[in-house]
Amino acid sequence: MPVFALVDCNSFYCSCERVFRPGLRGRPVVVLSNNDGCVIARTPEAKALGVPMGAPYFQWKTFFRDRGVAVFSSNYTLYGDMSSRVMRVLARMAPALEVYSIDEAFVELSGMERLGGPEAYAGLLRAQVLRWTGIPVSVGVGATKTLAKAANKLAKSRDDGVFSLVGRADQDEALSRVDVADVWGIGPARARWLRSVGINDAAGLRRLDRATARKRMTVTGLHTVLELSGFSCIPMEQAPAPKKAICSSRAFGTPLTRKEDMAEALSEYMSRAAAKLRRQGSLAGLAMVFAHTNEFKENEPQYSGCVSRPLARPTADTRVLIAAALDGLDRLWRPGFRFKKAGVLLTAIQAESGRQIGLFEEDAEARQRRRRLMRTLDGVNARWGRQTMGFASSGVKSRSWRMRRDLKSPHYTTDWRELPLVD
DNA sequence: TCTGGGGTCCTAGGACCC
DNA sequence: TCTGGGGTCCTAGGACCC
Repeated sequence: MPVFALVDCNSFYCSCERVFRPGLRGRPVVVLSNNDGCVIARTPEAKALGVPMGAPYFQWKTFFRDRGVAVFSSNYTLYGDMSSRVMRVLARMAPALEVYSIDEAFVELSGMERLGGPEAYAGLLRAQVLRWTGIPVSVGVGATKTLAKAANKLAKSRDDGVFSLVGRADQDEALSRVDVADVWGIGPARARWLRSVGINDAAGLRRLDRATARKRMTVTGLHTVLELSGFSCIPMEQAPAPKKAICSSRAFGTPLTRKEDMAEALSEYMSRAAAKLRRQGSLAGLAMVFAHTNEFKENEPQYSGCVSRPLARPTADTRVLIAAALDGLDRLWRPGFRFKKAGVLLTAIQAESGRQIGLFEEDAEARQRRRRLMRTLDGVNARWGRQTMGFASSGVKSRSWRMRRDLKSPHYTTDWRELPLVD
């Protein structure tokens, strides 16, 4: 019998900020999205004040000030580094680890009987992560991934931060305390339908007739029902699968009206996407660019465009990809609009190794030179920071479209100049 | 002034093939 | 009443995840 645990960092982004600001313990903290747009992470204290997920900052600013809520711009460099520290602790302690997102991981806990059973071991994991990283986590244990997820929901409200559904007689009672909308795989649309037929919690969902589940919620919904019943349908993934699409997009700090600015923004987004593409050892066959105005402003003229450029041969060369993006921009651009957001998308992705060489391929030496140049670029930026070496088409200074991050904490763990100081 | 960003999977329907 | 019967590939859209 397999046993899965889901380890989930509590209010992860907020917890990262708290590690370096211990004075914020027990106080409400929120973290904002890019451009300080809306709330994307809240501590329980902030939730208790009634701050919803996605709350627009400009509407809540006064409330936060009056109630003493600590507010941070998102600092993904910090969160990414803290995440990898948490994952390293888990990898040391568990036989199999699947990093599921920046703040969650599945762990295989089969065969932990010697160590006092999965629940006791889950408690050990939790204590070790807290001691070595300062990040509090909750651990849910179950016979399937979906059950582990549900157990994790229940663990969140416990002081010891651990809950196991394995081998307990009152499993049905426990599952009846998990809202159906909180079940992994059940989004707003399915929750609405389930409630309309009188299913409101996880215990009810697992009693749903399987043919009906298949018909109304496709095979993925059927898997959810089976997993809740203890039949494992979703295995552990050992290595992360290479991405089939790579996207880089951003809302602008201020609306953008000049084509030169859009060209700079798209160049920079494409540089980032190309670096991601190379990091996973892939080539892209199709580049897309898109841009749109602010749909919230109903009295302004609206435009939304998307242009795709097939690449003559699959590539990961930033120069070629930027050229494709700028070429796409020529088709995409419409003067007289205030653009709010733009981005690039790379698709038709294939592995660089084992690639079919095309009939009109450049020679091996040219390919080598191309690869060496990109490797040097990536190497310099890995060593000295992401913005060290780039392309002139991305602009150099005073990029008016850059995003706003007025409340960002320092890069405590990834920049020598911003290390935390101890008095 | 001000409302995130980055993914995956499934299905239906159309184009095209023999 | 009835209009062949399979396939495959691609795309758009929807639903879901964090």
